[in-house]
Amino acid sequence: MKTRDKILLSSLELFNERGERNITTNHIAAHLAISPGNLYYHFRNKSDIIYEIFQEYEKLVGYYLDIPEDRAITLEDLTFYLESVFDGLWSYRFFHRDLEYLLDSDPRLRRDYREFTNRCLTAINRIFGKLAEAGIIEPQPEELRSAMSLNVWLVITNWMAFLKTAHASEEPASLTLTELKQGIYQVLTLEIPYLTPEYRERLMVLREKYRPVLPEAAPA
Amino acid sequence: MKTRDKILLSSLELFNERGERNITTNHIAAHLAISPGNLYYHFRNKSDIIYEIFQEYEKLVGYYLDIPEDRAITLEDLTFYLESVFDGLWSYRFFHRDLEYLLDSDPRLRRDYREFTNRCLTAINRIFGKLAEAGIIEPQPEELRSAMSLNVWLVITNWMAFLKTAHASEEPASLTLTELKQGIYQVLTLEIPYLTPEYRERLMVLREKYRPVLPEAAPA
DNA sequence: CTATTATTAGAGTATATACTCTAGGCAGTC
DNA sequence: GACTGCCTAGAGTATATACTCTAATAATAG
Repeated sequence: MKTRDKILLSSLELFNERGERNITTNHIAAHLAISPGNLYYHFRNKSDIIYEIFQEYEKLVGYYLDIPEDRAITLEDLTFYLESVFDGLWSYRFFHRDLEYLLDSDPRLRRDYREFTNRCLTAINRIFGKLAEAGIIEPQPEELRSAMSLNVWLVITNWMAFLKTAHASEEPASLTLTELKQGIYQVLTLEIPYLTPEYRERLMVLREKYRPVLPEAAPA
Repeated sequence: MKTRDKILLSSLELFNERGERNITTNHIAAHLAISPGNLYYHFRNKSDIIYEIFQEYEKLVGYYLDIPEDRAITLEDLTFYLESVFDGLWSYRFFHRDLEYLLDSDPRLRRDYREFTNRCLTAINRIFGKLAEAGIIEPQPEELRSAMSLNVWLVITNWMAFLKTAHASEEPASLTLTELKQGIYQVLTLEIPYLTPEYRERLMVLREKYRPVLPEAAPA
């Protein structure tokens, strides 16, 4: 593997584990047992590394959220979308953690992230539209659908942070993918009241799979 | 005003404006035209300043979310709760921005914040309960109510961050209290499907007051 | 083989950051 | 006037951080 790619990979790994703020370029170099000079041969600065990682993230999510035009949506599709989005969130979880600082430090990133958000919101909106077409949820006026999409986005992007704060220990290992996926439970909760009678039961069963094990979402 | 209080006040102001990460203890001292030594006479370290600011925040929200036991809840109460919570969010907005880092740096804060979250979730849950008692929303099973409360919390605590990222410019001045309050629109969106026929219209009117002016919540 | 280019090491640097230390001022009190 | 307790100034420090510079080594092309 090329040094350049190793830098990106290690950076992502370290950022995810300990937070971008706690990882310096020297840490990354040390972790790879290369010199700082070498790292700076491949990247002009830390921002560039982050920007490129973001582009990977963007591409990944863009790939997941490619909604088919030609056919109706199924419950399996919905599951796939949700699972994929949370997988992506997990793989690049450092990003949302320090989002505001990162956007303040890099205008390119700010611009791209805004567009990314808009694309995601549009995708969620379209999913709602197709769910209605497929008779899974009742159709809703556009205004409500937009507001609902935004709420879905807010819940998804904040779920990770919530889990981290709800946890007693600060060890990153204590966060599991299973817990993360309970965010799906929360997203499906948003949709419950809009389900059609025909699909209500099936979706409730699906939702139940992601139900938190603990009595309360925030363990005592 | 005592130097100690001035330090807390200026810190909050600077943190809110430019982010905790970008403000050093030297900045705070310089802003107050006092010496670093003086600052460190009053506070052992930066964490202690932040911890005390958090305690103020906690107290403020605790005061807002004191749900009356003895009487039924009204729409005016609901408006008050929502307005207050978003006011609080605005006044201490630096806090959620760097939340994870702050919790990682200070075990006291982590512990207190967890309890704070739980108290807030409980309060939201009780508000839902009393809204049902008052005949404003339909009563729901406890399990659903908890999940809904958590979604409300996720939307509220993420609204600020969303606005910041949706904005094109990085000037903090570009964020207005009005925009912030549009978070209320989003929260009320969550409640729409549960409204009773008697109250539906009134709540829709209330919600309309907070409707974003722009066509899309994320301006293009 | 030689010239060129790509890659790497590693020491070094300017700046920042959180925090310390010492000395002293000021207000009250006997 | 001297003692005491609170407060303040300001220089200073150890460490970290992002990044640079030079020189050497590997890879490749002619």
